[in-house]
Amino acid sequence: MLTAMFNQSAIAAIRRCIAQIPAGSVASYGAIAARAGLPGRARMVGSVLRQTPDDIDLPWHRMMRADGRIAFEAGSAEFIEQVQRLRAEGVTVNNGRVNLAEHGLESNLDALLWGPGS
DNA sequence: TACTTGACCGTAT
DNA sequence: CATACGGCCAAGT
Repeated sequence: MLTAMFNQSAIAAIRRCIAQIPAGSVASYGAIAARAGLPGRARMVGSVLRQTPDDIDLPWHRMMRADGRIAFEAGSAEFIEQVQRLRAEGVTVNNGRVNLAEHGLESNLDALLWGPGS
């Protein structure tokens, strides 16, 4: 059916956008949703991420909430692993939080310092 | 079918 | 900083 087709393409788009997040930077659920052509549907990004089987490799650890906080419960196994993976890429994490102005996909330090055309 | 949940978000208080 | 609320919508009960 058409609805199912749309959902499948949406899922594919979301996974594709997540895969494009470069190592060393992070992106919010909402930003990925927008980039996937699904503005306002951040929850769907989380839903897709949760359902995606392990055999499909995605940089899930680069996904943060809009305020830079890790989505998992502090202290949980996933939380700890995400912190480790981020730090392994040079991302600084303090109290389960990342500075999006520094590591965010759209507004990262390079863009702020060098600008799009300089 | 109806109601609840959730790896979310923006605004308001 | 912390709640509260409404919006969002696929999945699960």
